[in-house]
Amino acid sequence: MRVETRKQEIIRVAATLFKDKGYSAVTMRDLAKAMGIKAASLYNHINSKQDILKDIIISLAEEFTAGMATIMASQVSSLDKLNQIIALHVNIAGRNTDEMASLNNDWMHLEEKLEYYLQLRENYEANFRSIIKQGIGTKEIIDLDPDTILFSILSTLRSLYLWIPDHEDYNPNQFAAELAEILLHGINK
Amino acid sequence: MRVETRKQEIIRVAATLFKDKGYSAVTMRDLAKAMGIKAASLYNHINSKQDILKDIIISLAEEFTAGMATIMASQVSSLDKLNQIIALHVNIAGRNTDEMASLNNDWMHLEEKLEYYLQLRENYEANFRSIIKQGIGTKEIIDLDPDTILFSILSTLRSLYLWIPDHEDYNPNQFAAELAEILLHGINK
DNA sequence: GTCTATATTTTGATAGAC
DNA sequence: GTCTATCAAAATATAGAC
Repeated sequence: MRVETRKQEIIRVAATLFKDKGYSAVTMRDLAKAMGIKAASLYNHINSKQDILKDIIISLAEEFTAGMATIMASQVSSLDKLNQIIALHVNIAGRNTDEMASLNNDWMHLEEKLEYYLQLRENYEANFRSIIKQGIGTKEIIDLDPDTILFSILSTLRSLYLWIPDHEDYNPNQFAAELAEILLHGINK
Repeated sequence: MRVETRKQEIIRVAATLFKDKGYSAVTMRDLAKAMGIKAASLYNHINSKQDILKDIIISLAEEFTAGMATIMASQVSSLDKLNQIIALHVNIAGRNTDEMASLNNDWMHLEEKLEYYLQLRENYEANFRSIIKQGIGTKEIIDLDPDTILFSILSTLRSLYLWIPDHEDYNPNQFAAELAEILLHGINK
């Protein structure tokens, strides 16, 4: 069975603090206090504050990249691909609400891994955009600016980490379906 | 004609820095360098770093509150009220792209004015939610969870400050109309 | 209105004992 | 694995000269 190492515990607790105040406003002493130890003791498990941020963000970004690769390879309609993307975000955000805050709000504080992160994000958005364009081509999607459509959907998906913790009783599959209904078919009756 | 005071200039420049790195990661020395003066000189115009953040956020939050009050008072359908809300966000975000970043990402660093800000936000969302519920009641809006609908639309509107600077050639009215099409009527053809 | 100089706190991180 | 003690740098802010 999976046992959480001390390092993993530190990263998990750090993510909860980063979510509330952001990376820059959380001190190593804050993190130590939340762990019930002294700040110096943290360094027996992690190399630096920066390394914690890197672990949180890069692992999540790579999970999104892997999920998108699977979706791109699937032989389904553009609309079904968008449904899969929505489910991907609901799934990952549901399992990593705290970490998603860092991915969304603190990526600019990455140092060595900043370029790599930006590459992953650019690639992800390019794939997303190509699906929308294909959908417009096949007349599955209305012929509006693909960037505006991408922006609108992605903005909502990126905010999922804020919605999910306030609705612990939600069913991920049902929620993803409801969200797809709103995002793809609109709210006007 | 309107002349910008030194204090207003400092707040404006601070907002551009806050947008890129967040309130906590911007130092008074960063701000001074961007202004072309020494950090100590800033204090001849402003009381504290915190006061700058307060000025940025509270004035914006009050502008949204005032806009919502006008919309609530108008005698139009729920769908038209939603259209007005979308236009309100496009309008304010278009004129305050940098400041919107602080409103969205740094409100938790407010000190004395935090409670007041939270009140304004809670009130704004309550009004927004009541419009959605009314629209569901009059069958203008599909009968899905009002909170999910609110979350979806508001997430996109809150991200407008990121979209607008990359599309300087956009026409606010046309963009608001296109956004309303996507948000209210969906993208599925 | 801006400067130099400085006070005071806080920060990330290391050394070495236990 | 955690502690105490400590360092060096960086932070917000003030005092007083010009």
